[in-house]
Amino acid sequence: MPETTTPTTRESKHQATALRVERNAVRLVLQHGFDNVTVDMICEASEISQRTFFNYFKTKDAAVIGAEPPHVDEAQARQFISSDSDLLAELLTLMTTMAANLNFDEKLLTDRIMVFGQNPELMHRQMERMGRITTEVTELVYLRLKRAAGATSGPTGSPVNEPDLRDQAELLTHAIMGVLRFVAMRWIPTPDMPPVPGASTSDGVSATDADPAPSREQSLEHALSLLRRTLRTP
Amino acid sequence: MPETTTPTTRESKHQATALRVERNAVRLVLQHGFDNVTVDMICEASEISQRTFFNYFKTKDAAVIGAEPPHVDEAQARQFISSDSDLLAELLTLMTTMAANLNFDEKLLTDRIMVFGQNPELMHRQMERMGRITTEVTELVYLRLKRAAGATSGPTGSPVNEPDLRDQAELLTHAIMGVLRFVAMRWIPTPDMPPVPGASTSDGVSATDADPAPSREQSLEHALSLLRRTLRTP
DNA sequence: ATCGTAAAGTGCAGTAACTGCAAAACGCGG
DNA sequence: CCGCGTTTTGCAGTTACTGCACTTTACGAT
Repeated sequence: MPETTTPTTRESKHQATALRVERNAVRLVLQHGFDNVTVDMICEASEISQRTFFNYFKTKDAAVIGAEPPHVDEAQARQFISSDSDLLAELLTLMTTMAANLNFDEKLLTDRIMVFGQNPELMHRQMERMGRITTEVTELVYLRLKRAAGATSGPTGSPVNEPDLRDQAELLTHAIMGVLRFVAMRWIPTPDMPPVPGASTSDGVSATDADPAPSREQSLEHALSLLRRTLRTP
Repeated sequence: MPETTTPTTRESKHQATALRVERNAVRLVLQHGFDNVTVDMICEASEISQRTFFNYFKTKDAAVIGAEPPHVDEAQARQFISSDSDLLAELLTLMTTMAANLNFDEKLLTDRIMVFGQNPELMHRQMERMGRITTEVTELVYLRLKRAAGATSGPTGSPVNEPDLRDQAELLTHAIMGVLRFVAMRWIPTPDMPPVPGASTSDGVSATDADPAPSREQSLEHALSLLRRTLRTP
């Protein structure tokens, strides 16, 4: 190998390795199924030792669904708080954006979605990871509710029950998490594709360059309209 | 032990053993924490071999959160479909009832709730197990929605979009799962807040014989009123 | 360019969850 | 009491994951 060791800084090298491992993990799982892929296989493909793998990722799952925890964008959060239009819609887009942001690589994102289709338990882990920032999101919702309540009632009088507003925010957040689940399910291509290992079909490279982005946005729009209609007639 | 061989039939013995293991598992986890309890410890306490343990329970988690999957009561389902009052409320009570039904033992139920308080990941597993019957519940909601739609529009004309109704039902189910999460969280005595005011001993052993049942119902009522208020003013 | 140091990578040994297999123990009907 | 099917068990093996000690590497200071 004529190339000397890459002159990259430590951090970028770390990131590169992490990305490489994640890609290999997702690829292998798509090929053979989650249970048939060992950590050692991922390590060999990624040219790192098993011990290093567990330095990068806390669990095998983490490498497949992604290591970085989701986080809320500052600007987006501020805008969300001070907005006054459809709360549910904005909350939902806020969270879907979060999910998409930590999968900046489109190929990796679509592949992960496919993995989720074949391994429902991983989907649940992902949603659980999302749930970890429930408190953050709840805080945002609370701030917005509080602001809105203060704006309508005026500075003078009607006592807005603070704890109730907190509860309301938390309830809303949990409910929207459920809706997010629903939307995420729509992103999965088709659950009736048997993940037969060594299948006769091509190795899955071709299917990814369809247009999934509009499909994702469409399904989100659909869910929103459905949600509005559902809530309008209880 | 000079005990004569238990005159129980095979099945009841099996059930008895399962219950005994579950109780020991929950007790040990409450005492030492989930990660500090090995399967072997549960086995020794329950006087079975490790291999038998895994014949009874698929995983270690299963013994702690309960083996039997939740299922919908026939009569209750029928009543739900043909009812016309508050859909969200009835759906929520339906699911909470399910959760409570598979914990017929009150002590075991409260202990499990405490375990969930100390081990959030187990709570998520439990909710995931709940999610497994999402399709069933969705079907119920769909049937109710369809019936209601048919009743209002009359047999003659307006075309009720079937797939849309299905989507609506699924969306609703997912959302209510989120609300269920919220309610379940309220059941947890959470951060060192004993269920009974005045008992400052807090050794964790005795606090269980308080009256948590009304508390559970109260929190459900609270959540419902919150939900109604939230949805009324979006 | 070289060197010292701290961080990153690695090997190894160990723990614990879980599985398959075959033998042993047991319950149940005859 | 006896055969027979089910349950339980021991045992060996796989795999995820961890702690520890050691080597390698990157990077700043000289």
